[in-house]
Amino acid sequence: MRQTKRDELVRKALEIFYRNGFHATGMDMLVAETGISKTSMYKHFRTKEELILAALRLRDENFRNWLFRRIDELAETPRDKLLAIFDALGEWFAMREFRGCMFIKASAEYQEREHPIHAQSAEHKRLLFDHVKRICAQAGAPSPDDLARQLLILKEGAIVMAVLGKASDAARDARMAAESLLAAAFAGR
Amino acid sequence: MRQTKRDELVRKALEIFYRNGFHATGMDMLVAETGISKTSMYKHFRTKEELILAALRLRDENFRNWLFRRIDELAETPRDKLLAIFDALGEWFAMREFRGCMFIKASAEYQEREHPIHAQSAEHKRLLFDHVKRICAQAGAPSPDDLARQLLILKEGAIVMAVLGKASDAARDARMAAESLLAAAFAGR
DNA sequence: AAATACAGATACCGATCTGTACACCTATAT
DNA sequence: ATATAGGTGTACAGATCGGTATCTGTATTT
Repeated sequence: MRQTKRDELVRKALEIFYRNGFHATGMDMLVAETGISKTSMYKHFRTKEELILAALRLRDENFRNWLFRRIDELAETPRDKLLAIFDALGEWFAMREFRGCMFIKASAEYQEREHPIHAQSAEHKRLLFDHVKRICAQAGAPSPDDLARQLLILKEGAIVMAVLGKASDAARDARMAAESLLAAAFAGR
Repeated sequence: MRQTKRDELVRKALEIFYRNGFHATGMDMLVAETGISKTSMYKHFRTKEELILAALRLRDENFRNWLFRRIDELAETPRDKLLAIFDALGEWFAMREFRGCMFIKASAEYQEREHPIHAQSAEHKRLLFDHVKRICAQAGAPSPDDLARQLLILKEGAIVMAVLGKASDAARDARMAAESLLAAAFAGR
């Protein structure tokens, strides 16, 4: 397989960047931890930035697939799926390797909105929004747009508080808040 | 005044770290942008980390003072103050120099919970929580603890979405969500 | 006027940063 | 058998990293 080595590199780079940060991770550390030679790395990616972008693309795929598969497993109706978002988050927060949202961290290290890494992080959030909005619409929300944006705010806030507060609280609190938001959005239905 | 030079250093370092990130900002850049010699810097702070911690302490003071003064100006009753949090955030998001939450970014670059910079960022959130919880109690919330945690989640989420989405939406959406949370918390009063 | 203390400038330390050059290995395809 | 492609290892370039040493100037104290 021609893509195998490259995929392995991206997979491992993703894990190391996630654990260790972007600026704090040098190419030499990637060499040491992946066993892949620097020559090969620079054959696949012309710069460190391109490697980071590839890692973020993989992360975006993995995370969205996982989250939406998980909420489909956890809930039947669209409305329950919206709440299940926060049950899934709770499972994530409890994982040993949980370190917060990779895209929040990426945008924190690459702050200019025009920077490709920042832009790709914003795109990840947009894709999440699109999917959640679709579920809101399926649930019959009067304003799927508004509800989805509010739920996403809860999701991002829960992640931040899981990192900087108690992770177990964050998911439970966000779920309680989400229940209130749904109750308000569907008031009188 | 003996503290003047040191204070000026911390003030300017804060601004540069906020704009440019922590790892991405070298001491040489601080020398170039502040006009203060490296010798002086290392006379006041033994390491870069100590300088960062001093900058974060200043930021913590400034931000909390600003936020709580602003919501006192914007609202009269405790319950209205809770909503005014998000009006104040909206003003912040609209500022030209807005770049997200410095403590979220700090914890993104220094991920270990035991790291002093991470710990200090967590402490900032705890201090915010204490104050918001007090207002919740003054407002007569049945569970000030839960409500405060939910509102803080909204606050952090709004900041993230202000950075990675549309800043104007984020404050408005979070305020709408906060209204729903308050309605639920004070249901039947 | 002499002594002390502090700030600035500059050059430097060893380490590390991203990225490149070059020689060599090995499997497959022709 | 030999060309080709993808891989390794190593050494290195040039810049920058955090931090220090040294020297000069200057203000205050005695």
